[in-house]
Amino acid sequence: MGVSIVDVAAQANVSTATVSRALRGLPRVSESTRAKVLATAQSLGYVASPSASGLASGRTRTVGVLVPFLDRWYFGHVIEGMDQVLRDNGYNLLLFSLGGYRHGKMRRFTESMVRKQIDALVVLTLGLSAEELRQLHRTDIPLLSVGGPVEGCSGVYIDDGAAATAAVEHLIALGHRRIGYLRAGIQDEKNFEVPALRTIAFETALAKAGLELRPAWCMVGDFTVAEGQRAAARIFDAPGEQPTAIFSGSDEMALGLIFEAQRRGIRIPAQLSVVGIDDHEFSASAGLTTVGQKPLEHGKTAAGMLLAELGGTPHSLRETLMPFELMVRDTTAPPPR
Amino acid sequence: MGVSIVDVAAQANVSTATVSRALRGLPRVSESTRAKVLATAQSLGYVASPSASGLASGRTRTVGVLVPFLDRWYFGHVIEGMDQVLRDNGYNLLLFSLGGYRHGKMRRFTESMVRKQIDALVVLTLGLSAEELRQLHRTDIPLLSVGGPVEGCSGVYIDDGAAATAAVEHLIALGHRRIGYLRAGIQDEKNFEVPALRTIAFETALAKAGLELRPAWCMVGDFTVAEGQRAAARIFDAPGEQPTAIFSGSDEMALGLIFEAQRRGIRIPAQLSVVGIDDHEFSASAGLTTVGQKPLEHGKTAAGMLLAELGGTPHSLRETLMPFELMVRDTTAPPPR
DNA sequence: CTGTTAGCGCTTTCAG
DNA sequence: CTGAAAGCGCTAACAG
Repeated sequence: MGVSIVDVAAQANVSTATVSRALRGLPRVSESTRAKVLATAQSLGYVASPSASGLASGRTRTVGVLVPFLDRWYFGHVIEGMDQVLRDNGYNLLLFSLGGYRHGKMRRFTESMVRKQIDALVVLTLGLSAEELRQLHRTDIPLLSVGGPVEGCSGVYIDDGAAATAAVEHLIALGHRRIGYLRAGIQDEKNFEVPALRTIAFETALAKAGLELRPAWCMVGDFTVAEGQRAAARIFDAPGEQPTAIFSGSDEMALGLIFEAQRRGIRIPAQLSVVGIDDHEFSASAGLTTVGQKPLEHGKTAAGMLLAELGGTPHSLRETLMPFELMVRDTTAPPPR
Repeated sequence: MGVSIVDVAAQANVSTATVSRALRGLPRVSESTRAKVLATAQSLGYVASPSASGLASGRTRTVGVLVPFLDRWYFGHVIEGMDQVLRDNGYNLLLFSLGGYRHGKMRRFTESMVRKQIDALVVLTLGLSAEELRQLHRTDIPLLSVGGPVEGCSGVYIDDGAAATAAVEHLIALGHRRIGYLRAGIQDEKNFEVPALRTIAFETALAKAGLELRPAWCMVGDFTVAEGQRAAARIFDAPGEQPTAIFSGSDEMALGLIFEAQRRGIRIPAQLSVVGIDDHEFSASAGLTTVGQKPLEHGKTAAGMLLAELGGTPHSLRETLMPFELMVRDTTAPPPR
């Protein structure tokens, strides 16, 4: 049933080695031979068996993507971007989803899941334990993080500190002095730095402006709308003075906050300003002021670096800071007098 | 560097054939031998090479998932569910993203992308052309659709007609007689039936209640928030009488509509009721009344059937209707008098 | 520029 | 229950 390389070779009156070279675009094949091989391969509908070439060459032309879960705006876009450039270059994308660290028990990611299956691994915005990192490094395939820094490997992401600073300074410039914070934290991943970076930036910006950081205005959520809503409720329910503005560590939480504010009749931005980070696909429609990033580009950039590295250009993997941009929309305004 | 099956065989004083059998749990291996093999494999950190076993057996233990794009709530959850059960059974998930048909030019999905790489293919909510279907069937690997029916292959999805009917009848039961419709359509995919099924159900339910279908209240969008918002704006801007309720073919569009209504000061549900389909993760927080479905379960179910089929139980792939449920929340109420 | 020849690491008859 | 041996389909030296 399957037409193999020998069929093509026979049909084209050349050796299998020549067919292999011709089809892979290697040098040392005359143009006429190459054309002939290409034509007969085409006419026979020949496609090389990935298993066979993988076994023979030791390369699988597949990159693995390790992701905590898929139902998150950022992840979907990064993967989409990676898949686009990977596939355009004849590479496959093998997905490893951990099924969520939110459930507390992160499925064990073992070196064996990866072994001999992929030529490179991308770790999506996710902290790995020291032990896991050690294992991964031991496989000695290129390793790259996307979405945040991971110690011991290069990464593609925005400067989270600077982005958070931009958000908070926008609020301060507007005249806000009572600023709250929805912190996007993830319990199980102590290692993962993005939340911490944003938090530090928030605190620094506040301190620089001589503003007070009130614990009652700072709540932690897990990046999701539902958690944003819950965290917002806790702030709104707190006795005493309310903040006039809230910075949310993710747009999804900011949206949850907005929903909760609406439910309570709190008017945004008249009574309360909100700024997020991400530019989630819902944000423009919701009119949410945010610091936007472009995960699709993160994915493309990461894939490009990986391809270069695998293509034989060493040291193609480098720390890469992607751009971000403050997008002022309708949820921020000067504080009420 | 790599420890291979011969190392294990040597170490355990058995043949490679026995190692292979023992490790794969095949019968005809004594328990003592199996234990010994398992132990030495473990101690050597042996993992079989997928390329080699794929080449030798003709099976890759990988299932492909063809998806139009990833940044959609439904897709992410389905994939997550599939990946969970697939991986628990030693299967891998290879992702093929078409990069979106919304851009008009769907990247050509050729049989060659699939060939010899996967043991089965899942097509996610996506219409394929007759030609593409023919090609896929020719590869003779099991084919399964998820999210909607695809002619010529079994599928896992909800009864879209019944779900839409439930939504509309809820509106009618509330007393609404002027009902609008945000149609979730996809231009490039004439073949894909889900939008049509929902539309027919909408029209039928209206007719059954003796209600008028006004073109000015029916707008088409592409499933996204942004489009929902645009479509809603078109309805709101239309001269003449406004609907008192709107049924949206997807929660994402319903949310867009809600954002637009808010922007214009239209009060929901006092002035306008809204009901969607999906139970998107944002819907509960937004208080959106909707007909919920559980894509994670769709994915698990699909993967289970595939595994059974690949495991040697023929005819495991069958048309499977998944449950849905009307979830009444805060966006529906009787029409204003 | 092209052909020969070994494998790559496993699975799978077929014997025993 | 276990072993020997023949490939699976391709790539990668090495010749020529």
